[in-house]
Amino acid sequence: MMFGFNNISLDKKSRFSFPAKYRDAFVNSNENQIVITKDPQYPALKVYLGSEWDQISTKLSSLQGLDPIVRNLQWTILGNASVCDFEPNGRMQVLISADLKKYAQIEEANRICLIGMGNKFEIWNQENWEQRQTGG
Amino acid sequence: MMFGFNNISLDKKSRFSFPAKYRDAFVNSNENQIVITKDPQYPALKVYLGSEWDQISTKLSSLQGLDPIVRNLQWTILGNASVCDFEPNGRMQVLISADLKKYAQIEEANRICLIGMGNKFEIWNQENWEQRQTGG
DNA sequence: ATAAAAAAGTGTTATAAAGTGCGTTAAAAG
DNA sequence: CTTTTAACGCACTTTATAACACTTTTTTAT
Repeated sequence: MMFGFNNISLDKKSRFSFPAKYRDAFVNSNENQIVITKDPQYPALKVYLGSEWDQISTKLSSLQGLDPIVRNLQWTILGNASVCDFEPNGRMQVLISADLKKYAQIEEANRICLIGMGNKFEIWNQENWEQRQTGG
Repeated sequence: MMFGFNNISLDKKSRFSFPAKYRDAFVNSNENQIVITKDPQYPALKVYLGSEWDQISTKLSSLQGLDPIVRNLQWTILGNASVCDFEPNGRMQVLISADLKKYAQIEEANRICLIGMGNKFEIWNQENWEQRQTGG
């Protein structure tokens, strides 16, 4: 399980590294892929481990796409998912695509907030995160 | 499984290439055909792998054509399907016919949105896609 | 019906942009 | 002080796209 707040930097190519404190968790769960996608509720991103993503995406794909609400969720979550190869024993670096940056309003920023939520992470623009925390 | 948003260009002859990140998925599933057809609900196109298409089209063909709703679906989906040869190890290029372009309102545009939805893709005109995403 | 012209489709190459890998420096932790 | 981690910079590789040349099909005119 991975918890906690981290303020980390993006490099010029929009990559970031997961903090080293999460290494053991990644190694133990034997992950070699990370999936980043849009949060359907907020201007933020969700980061799933590959195995979690397989479950979520399978479930969501199987829902009836004729229902417009379902179709919208599929578009948002599946249609924006970016699958990244990931080396738990290496630098644990991943790239955030231009589209996802835009959605999370971190286009300009070279810093992001990475929030460990147990079995997934969230990525926020710093101001947005602070506003949420102060109930703003 | 193939996910994610891609803004890609059509060349002057209305061809596009699938992004290289999907190559492994195509090679592994051993596909050498792609089928493009109309989305029955929206002004968009659906792109199926050959093997998926075989299943879908078989199922749809077998439905009772006396029901007008079914008949309409058959016309839309089967009657507009464009089967393209496809080389997963090559350029992964396919052509979009004039009819399908018209249906998806991408006649003028030289850019399209290609949305990976797991086992299929959708193709959208950029403005239409953005409107859908923002609930417009 | 035939030849010429136009359009549609296919394949190749060149180049700029995007993405990747890795070494170095700076900062933080033990 | 030593070790670990995070950030940065640079070189290299891959990818996307536009431009071009060629072939096939369709249309037009005689």
